[in-house]
Amino acid sequence: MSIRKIAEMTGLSTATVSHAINGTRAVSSESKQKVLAAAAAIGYRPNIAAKFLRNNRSKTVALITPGVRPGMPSNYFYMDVMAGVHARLNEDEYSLIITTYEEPMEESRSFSFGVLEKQWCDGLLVVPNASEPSCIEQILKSELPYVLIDRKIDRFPCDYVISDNEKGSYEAVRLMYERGRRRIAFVGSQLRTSASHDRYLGYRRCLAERGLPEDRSLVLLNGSLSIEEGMRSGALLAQAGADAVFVSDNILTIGVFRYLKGAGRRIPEDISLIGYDDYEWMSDVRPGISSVKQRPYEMGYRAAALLLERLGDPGRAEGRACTLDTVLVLRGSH
Amino acid sequence: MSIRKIAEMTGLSTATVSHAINGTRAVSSESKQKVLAAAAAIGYRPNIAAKFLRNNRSKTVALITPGVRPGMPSNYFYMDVMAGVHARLNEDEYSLIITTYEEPMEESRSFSFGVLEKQWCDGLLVVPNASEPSCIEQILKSELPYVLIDRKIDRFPCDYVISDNEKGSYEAVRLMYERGRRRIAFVGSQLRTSASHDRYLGYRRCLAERGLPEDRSLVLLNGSLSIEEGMRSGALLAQAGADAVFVSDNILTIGVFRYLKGAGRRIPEDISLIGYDDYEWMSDVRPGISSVKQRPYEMGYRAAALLLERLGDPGRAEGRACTLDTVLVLRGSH
DNA sequence: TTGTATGCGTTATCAG
DNA sequence: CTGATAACGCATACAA
Repeated sequence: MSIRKIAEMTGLSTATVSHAINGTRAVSSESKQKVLAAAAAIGYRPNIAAKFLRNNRSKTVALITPGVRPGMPSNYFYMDVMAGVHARLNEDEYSLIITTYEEPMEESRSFSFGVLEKQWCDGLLVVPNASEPSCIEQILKSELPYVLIDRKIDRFPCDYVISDNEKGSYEAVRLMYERGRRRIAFVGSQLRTSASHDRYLGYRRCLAERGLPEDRSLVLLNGSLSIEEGMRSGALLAQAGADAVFVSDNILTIGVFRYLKGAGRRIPEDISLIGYDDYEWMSDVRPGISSVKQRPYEMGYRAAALLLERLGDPGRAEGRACTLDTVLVLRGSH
Repeated sequence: MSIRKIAEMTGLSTATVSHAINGTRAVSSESKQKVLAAAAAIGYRPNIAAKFLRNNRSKTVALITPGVRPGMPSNYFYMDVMAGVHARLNEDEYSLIITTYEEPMEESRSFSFGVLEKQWCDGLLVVPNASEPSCIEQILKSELPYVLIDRKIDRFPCDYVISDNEKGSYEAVRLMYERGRRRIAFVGSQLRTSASHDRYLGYRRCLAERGLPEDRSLVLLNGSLSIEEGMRSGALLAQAGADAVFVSDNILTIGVFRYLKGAGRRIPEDISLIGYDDYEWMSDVRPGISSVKQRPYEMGYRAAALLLERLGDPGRAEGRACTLDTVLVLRGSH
């Protein structure tokens, strides 16, 4: 099942066999025929480990993202990202290794990626866990080319692909302002990633531009992203007299919506709502939930493309960014 | 950055260094100290490709599933499966390679898995595409140990982990029967996988046991799984005078629900509905959608466990099955 | 157009 | 307790 076996069968040398298979130097068509026939006969498949050992390239890329937690409403955003990554890698016949980490990180466990330690891959696609500095250290230590996804890290320049969260958030808040809302609440996660940070910035920019005061009681930054937390936030902001709420996370959106409905608030008459991320079911609740739609598939696809470019041209400079526009999807809740 | 480098640094042989690192034979504590120190100093990481070449084990497993299609409501079921797989593999420090295929298969493209051709992995976890026989051929040809997930294939005995779809389906239909429904429709996909087949069987068994006639106009088997198809099915079964509908797919469930609501049918008064798979949003529509809940995370976890067992004991016989119970989640629609 | 020989990093065998 | 060395499968520099 090796190149040597084929060499024996055909009476050629391993060099000729190798070249015949890879088309890497001229081989008489006669020899080529023989080699291909023999290869087919024994079902030859190149051993990628040997190739890797020899060339230092595995044609494999790792994707590192926050994971799904059992029993929790999963964050399917990264599934769509993965689909995009996979699609792009496929075009160049790269394999995809997946590693996920728990978020928030368990205290007890240091941030370690088996994949990195094993030196499998040619490059890395990473949704960085910004609350854990060692994440970045690990990545840098691996000395592999990498592209960040969904979250950038300002401290150093590198390739990344993110959504224009600031703008998406701004537009959502502006829309509610234009509909006459003046006590607009913000529900989000703690500002540990550029994504959540930028969404908060967009909210604040809109308030500032319109001359609205910042009311701390209308800003709710949750430590964990769960439906329960979302419901709690819904209760708090209702109490604080909000007449609109922008929720910058999809799971919290469910919670806030559920609370408001359960408490008998009319949406959008009593309080208007815009959420984050776009799912089909948002059309099926009453009212439909307007939301800021990201394009996760594109995000993954573009990130993979960027990484492949870099793998093809190692000398290329870092720091190329790609910021994807969001789309405000209007249903009935705003 | 290799074992040899460490050997030079410490003045020991590569053999000793290797054993010191892996604890595979006795090494004086003094030597061990030196080796570990040197390793840390240069940031040594074992080269897995070399290991693989030597041992024929990569500690890597591939998961092959239907993929997410861009712009389509994704099937997130397999995301949860993947989470379970990942969790179990992690426990044994295995890496996970992901490959997806399009379903339904493009005609033009033969069923090929780069992963298999490259001989990356020690074993395979596969959601088989039953409509494409070459899928199985490919798997067999790879001669790797494998475990099927979500769908079994009766033709040959092998390890698999599936849901008890027949029973889940049966219970759903029975519930609607007990609520007095007599014209119960079935909406599903074409019977190309054991999963969809078994769901249909459960439906038929219930009808048969209760002495209900089988009405062909109440059975809708869709070629593609989309919301539009689901809506079309909804229209057809309403026309056919169904007073209940069991939908055996999560995406079709959205479509059927959307149609019925749009057409002004009261659920469950005019027509009752039970869907498949369980998502949070099913609680937020009105009425909440009752559904047959599978346990995808468990499914992945168990499948990975089975595979690891087999990798640890190659002589072990095939044919161990694991069938997971479903749970009927009652909301308001039944 | 073809062949020979070397080395990639690791482990295991054998011999000290 | 330690060391020398072969072998895993492949690609390539060099030689013919």
